[in-house]
Amino acid sequence: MNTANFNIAAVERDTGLSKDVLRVWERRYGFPLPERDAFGERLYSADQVDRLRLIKRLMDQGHRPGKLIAAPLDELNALAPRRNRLAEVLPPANDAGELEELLDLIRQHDASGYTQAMQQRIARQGLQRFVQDTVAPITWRVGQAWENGNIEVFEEHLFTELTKRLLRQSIAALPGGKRRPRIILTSVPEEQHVLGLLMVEALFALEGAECIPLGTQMPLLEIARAATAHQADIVALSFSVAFPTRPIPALLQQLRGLLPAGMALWAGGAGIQRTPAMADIELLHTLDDALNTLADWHRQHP
Amino acid sequence: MNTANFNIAAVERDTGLSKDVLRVWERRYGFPLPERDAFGERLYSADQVDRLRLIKRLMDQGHRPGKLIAAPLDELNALAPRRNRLAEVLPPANDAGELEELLDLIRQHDASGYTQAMQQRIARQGLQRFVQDTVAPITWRVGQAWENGNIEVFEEHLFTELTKRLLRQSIAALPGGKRRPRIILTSVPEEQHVLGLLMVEALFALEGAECIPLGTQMPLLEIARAATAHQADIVALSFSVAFPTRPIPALLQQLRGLLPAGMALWAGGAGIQRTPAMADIELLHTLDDALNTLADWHRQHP
DNA sequence: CAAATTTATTTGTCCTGGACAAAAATAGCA
DNA sequence: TGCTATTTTTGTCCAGGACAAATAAATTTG
Repeated sequence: MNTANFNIAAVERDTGLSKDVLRVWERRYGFPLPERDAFGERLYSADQVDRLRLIKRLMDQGHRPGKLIAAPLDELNALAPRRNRLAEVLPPANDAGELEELLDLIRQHDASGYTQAMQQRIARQGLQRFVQDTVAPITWRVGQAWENGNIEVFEEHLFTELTKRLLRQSIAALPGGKRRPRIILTSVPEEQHVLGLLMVEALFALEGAECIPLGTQMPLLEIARAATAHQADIVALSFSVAFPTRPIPALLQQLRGLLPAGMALWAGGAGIQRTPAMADIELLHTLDDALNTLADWHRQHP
Repeated sequence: MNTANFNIAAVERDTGLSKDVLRVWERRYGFPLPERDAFGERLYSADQVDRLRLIKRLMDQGHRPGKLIAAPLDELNALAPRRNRLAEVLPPANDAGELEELLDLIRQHDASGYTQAMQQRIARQGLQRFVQDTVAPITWRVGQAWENGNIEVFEEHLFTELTKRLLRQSIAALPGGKRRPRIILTSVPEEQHVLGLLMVEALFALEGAECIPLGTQMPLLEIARAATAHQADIVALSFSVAFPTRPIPALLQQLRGLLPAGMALWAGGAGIQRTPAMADIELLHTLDDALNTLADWHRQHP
């Protein structure tokens, strides 16, 4: 009784592993070995998809597929999250207990309770510290919970949606109008995470920048066009951890080539941690980096 | 001269045309015929990418690739939009002039001007009429402009992002807390448009419903889990015009099977215009439909 | 002549199996 | 120990064939 059968495109959608990868793994490692339908096309079971998702999650933590696929059930051991580079960079905040309480509200599906508690924190901390000391660490915690498999997908969706609202609301309350520098904020196609963009937008707007938010998933040519049309000083992109590391350098250099020479290109987010430095491209590894780089810009453009 | 060369993965990313499609078009139609790099791999020019995106847009309007690729420059003629069914369903609003002025602000890339003008309209019209008489028709106009090719992609992104902010801001100002009915608002995987969801959320919240926004792209199993965890009365999904018509009925029935019998399933958005009626599934073709169906629910649950 | 059905064409996706560069791990050497 | 060269691993690309689903065209039927 297997009602849940996935074709290769569905598996690509659900796991983020490309069709090419799925086929080459089958050829090399003998896993996954899907059934075939009447036309010889692959049909993956729900179990296989689950296992692939687990493997993908562990790979994102730095493990390598060859080893993972061999391991039969001691993957449960591997589940103990490998010492994460980010964990060293961003130690848990001081008020870990309070953050955990906020997360518990999400786990209890108490949307209004969470929103109220967060609004109190905005009032107490002010927007800048709220972003740096509350939103950033709590987002990091949600990511950890995701890696450890102890948060439901829909809980993570609820967290993201509510937090986005809080940030947008706060940003809307800031003064707008023509200011400097003018910064285009967006992400490349395939990158749909927007929380990081909202965090830097809040910080940049507080520092007097004029932010032009274009949402996520902009084709590179369109980013260049938008930058020219808006006479932007800076184009800032965000890459989440989920974004594949490999294509990022080529992507940035391609966009660099499309932008006018004088226009700055900044890239940030957890996805660029392992991206090498490149000429005329600023990598913002932390929110502090972002603020410092903006301060530098102001120094150089009096 | 032009250093902007795209490999096949970049073109897939930027145009939404899969690698398979790009290769098979080249084989069949002789377009695009990219250069090759030193290793024999395809390198597309920016011109080709632009043309491919134009072709994609015309295809989304119902044209077929075989014809489009043949046409050399009279595609400009094809740009004249094919008679659209929706155009007959939704006539332009009365105050077409004012809406056009708002759109012009977007075309002039005047983000703060647009936001201010829209905020004035909220104050003047109230939220319900703002949603029905401003946001809905202006969104429809943007869709038209998109089909006619007289709005830039990044302008459409700016419009969407700013309008989302306005709606979320207004929703946040409404009273929250436990109310009835409790409605889960989300969309299925592959469906990433959120404006429609925000519009109904605003209308439903005004009518006293408790809306639980889960963002877009929820796997069906997760929607069911969320609905149970939140003890929702209603699950409401949104389908945009861009969503492929064919899989919708199966999708809805699959989800219907996953939800408890007593829980209502509503589907709305421009994407369901041609979806046939099904047992125990409400199709909300217009915003008025949505309000009426909610009123019915209240009548049946005193 | 219109509506329904059948046939033909178009089009996207999947297939196999080979190749190779970039990244990572390991070995070799200063 | 620290740096460089070699080997292994891994993802992506290629060619060209096949076929079902979608669409258009032709045919039959009412």
